[in-house]
Amino acid sequence: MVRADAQRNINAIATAAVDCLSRDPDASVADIAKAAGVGRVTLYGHFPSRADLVDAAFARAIEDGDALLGAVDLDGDPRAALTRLVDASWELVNRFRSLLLAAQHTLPPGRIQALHEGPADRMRRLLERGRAEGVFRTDLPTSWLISTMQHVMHGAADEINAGRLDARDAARYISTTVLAALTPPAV
Amino acid sequence: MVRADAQRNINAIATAAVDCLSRDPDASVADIAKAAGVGRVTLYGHFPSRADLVDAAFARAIEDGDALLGAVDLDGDPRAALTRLVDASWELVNRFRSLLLAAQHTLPPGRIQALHEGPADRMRRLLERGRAEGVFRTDLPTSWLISTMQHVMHGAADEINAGRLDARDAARYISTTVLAALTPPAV
DNA sequence: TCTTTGTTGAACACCGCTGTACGAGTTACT
DNA sequence: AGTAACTCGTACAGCGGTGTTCAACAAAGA
Repeated sequence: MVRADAQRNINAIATAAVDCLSRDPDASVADIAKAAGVGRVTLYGHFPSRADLVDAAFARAIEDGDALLGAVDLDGDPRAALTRLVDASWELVNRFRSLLLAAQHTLPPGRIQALHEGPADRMRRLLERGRAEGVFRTDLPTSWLISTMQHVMHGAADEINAGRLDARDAARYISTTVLAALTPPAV
Repeated sequence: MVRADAQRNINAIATAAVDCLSRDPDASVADIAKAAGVGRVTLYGHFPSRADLVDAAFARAIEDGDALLGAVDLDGDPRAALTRLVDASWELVNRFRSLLLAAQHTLPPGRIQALHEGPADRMRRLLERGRAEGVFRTDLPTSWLISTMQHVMHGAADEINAGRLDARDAARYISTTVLAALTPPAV
C-alpha cells in the first residue's frame, strides 16, 4: 500500500527537481532534497539514482508543457497558427532551458527525443497542413524544419542568458525568423 | 630562457587538448597529458589550471579556423558569398562542437564571445554589404541574424550526433535554411 | 491500538577529479 | 663540461559529488 504521505513527498520532490534543475543544471541531489523539504535519504527511497530523478523532472516538464501547448488554436491560416504555436513553445523552451541541459548529459541518448514526441507531433501536423496548402516549403524534410525551429529557440535562450538579447524582443525575432525559414523559396 | 624542448611540449599539449576536448568535452587533464605524450605534472608546469588549458585549446581552434575562413572568397553576389562562408563555417562548427561545450562550462562568461570576434566580424561585414545591396533583410538586427546562423549550425551538429541527420545533407540544409532566413520578407 | 510504511540525520565508503610536493633523472643551451 | 631548464612517476591532500547503512523515531491506516 502506498501511503498518501509518501505520494505527496514524491510529488514535492519532482516539483523541486524541476525547479532546481531549471535554475542550475548541475544541482545536486542534496540541493533538490532540501528544496523539497525532505531528507536526502527519503529522496533516494523514491528515486534510486540521480538519473531517475532527472528523468522524472524532465518528463513532468514535458507533460505540463504539452498541456499548455494543447490549448493553442492551430486552425486557420497556417502562418498565423504557427506563430501562435512558436510563441507558446518559446515560453516553455526559455523556462526549461537549463533543465534540458541537465537531461542532455544525464539521460541516455534518445530518451529526450522520445519524451518530446508529443509536442513534436503537434508541430509536425501543423507543418504538414501548411505544406499541403502551399504555404510552407517542401524542399526540406519536416524533421529538419522542426529541429531548426527548436534550435533557433534554444539559441535565443542562450543569447538572453549571455545578456546579448533583450528577452522582450525574443518572441518577435524568433517567429519572424522561423516563418522566413519556412517560406517556399521564390522561383 | 625558454628551451625549444619546452616549447615543443607546450605545443603538443595544446594540440592534444584541442583533440581530446573535440571528442569529449569532459576530458580530464590526465587524458590530455597522456594524449600529448607528457606527464601530468609537466602539463601543470605550463598550464596552471584546467581552465587555462581549455582557454588555450579554444583560442587555438579559433585561430586556426579563422585562418581557413580567411581563404574564402567574399566578393561577388552576397548570397553566393554567404553560402561559401556558411559552408566553411559549418565545417569548423561541426569539428569543434564538443570543444565549444567544454569552453562553455569552463571559461568565464564573455570569453567565448571575445574570442569569436574575428570570425563574427567577417560575417558581419558580408551581411552588411548584402543589406546595403538590398539582398538581405534589414528588419532584424545583424547580431540576431549572426547568432541565428551560429545556432542553426550548432543544432545541425546536434542532430548529426544524435543520428537523426545524415552528415552529407547538413551543409545543403544549413545554407538553404540560412539564406531563407536572411531573405527580405515579401511585401 | 498496533503494525506497516515512511522519514530522519549522521556516518561511511567510494569515486574521479584537481592541484601540489618531492626527489631523481634527463636534456638543451653556452 | 657545467648549469639551468625541464621532465618524470609516485604519492599525497582536498574537494564535492553519489549511493548505502543504521538505529531511532513518526505517522498513516486497518
